[in-house]
Amino acid sequence: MARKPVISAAILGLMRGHARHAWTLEDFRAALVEDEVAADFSSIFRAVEKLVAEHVVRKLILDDGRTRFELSEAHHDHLRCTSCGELIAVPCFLKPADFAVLERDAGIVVSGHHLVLSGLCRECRVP
Amino acid sequence: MARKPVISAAILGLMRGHARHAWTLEDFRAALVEDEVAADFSSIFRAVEKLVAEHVVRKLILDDGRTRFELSEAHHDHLRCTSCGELIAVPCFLKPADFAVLERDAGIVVSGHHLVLSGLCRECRVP
DNA sequence: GTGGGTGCAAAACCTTTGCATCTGC
DNA sequence: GCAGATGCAAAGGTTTTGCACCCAC
Repeated sequence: MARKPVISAAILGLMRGHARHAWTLEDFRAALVEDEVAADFSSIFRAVEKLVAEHVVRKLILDDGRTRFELSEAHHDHLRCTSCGELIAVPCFLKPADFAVLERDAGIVVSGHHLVLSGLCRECRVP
Repeated sequence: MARKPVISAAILGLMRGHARHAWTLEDFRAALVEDEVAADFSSIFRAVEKLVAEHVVRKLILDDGRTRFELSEAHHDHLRCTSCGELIAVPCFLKPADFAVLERDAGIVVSGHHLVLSGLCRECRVP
């Protein structure tokens, strides 16, 4: 090692310790400021970029055009809450059989997917 | 009317006449140049923006951070071909029952979705 | 000294807006 | 003349890069 990757460590700490699971660069910066870790966008960018290259973090691009990052955990899909705007992780319910039908009918080969639902999260849902 | 919306018409013509079904602003500009319709990005942008407001065209944001537009036709999902990079429309195979299970298990309410598959399109698939 | 990590500034990229101009009624 | 469409230029927002500096070994 040359110099301790303070920012990378702080970012991983944030991602592992917060309820939020999808972070923009701005989210990181704001949270780091709160933790009194002043960091430049470029440093955050490069730290996250490295984590992505190491497959520790995964890149997401959604409908607001801002890049988000989440921990590379087990596959899951997402719900964008139309009320509070949050991005929530939801378990994946797609089955290989679903793809098999599509592959047969459309002549394609499916190797992965990302499903983004829109609707209401648990908190915004009226009981 | 005040002035004929040349660009809007040209854009609709392109979208209805080409195999490509998801267009970036740059795609529009390049195609218009080929048709000898020189148009500025701002004009294209405003023309498409208007079509979106009229619900003739739908806005898409995918994993490369560029805004794309497609005709507002029946709902479908997409395949991003990992070989040629094209974005292909594929029929939707999700069923209400799938969402019902998710709503019960995750406590959310689903009102819409967008599924992006990755894999090989019909052309890139090795027979 | 060397190899990475960081900060600062600026470039790059794409989208969006302001303003003047032009067209067709 | 008016309303809407277009072109040009420039602003905006975010991501990305260049370069100098700094720290730990």
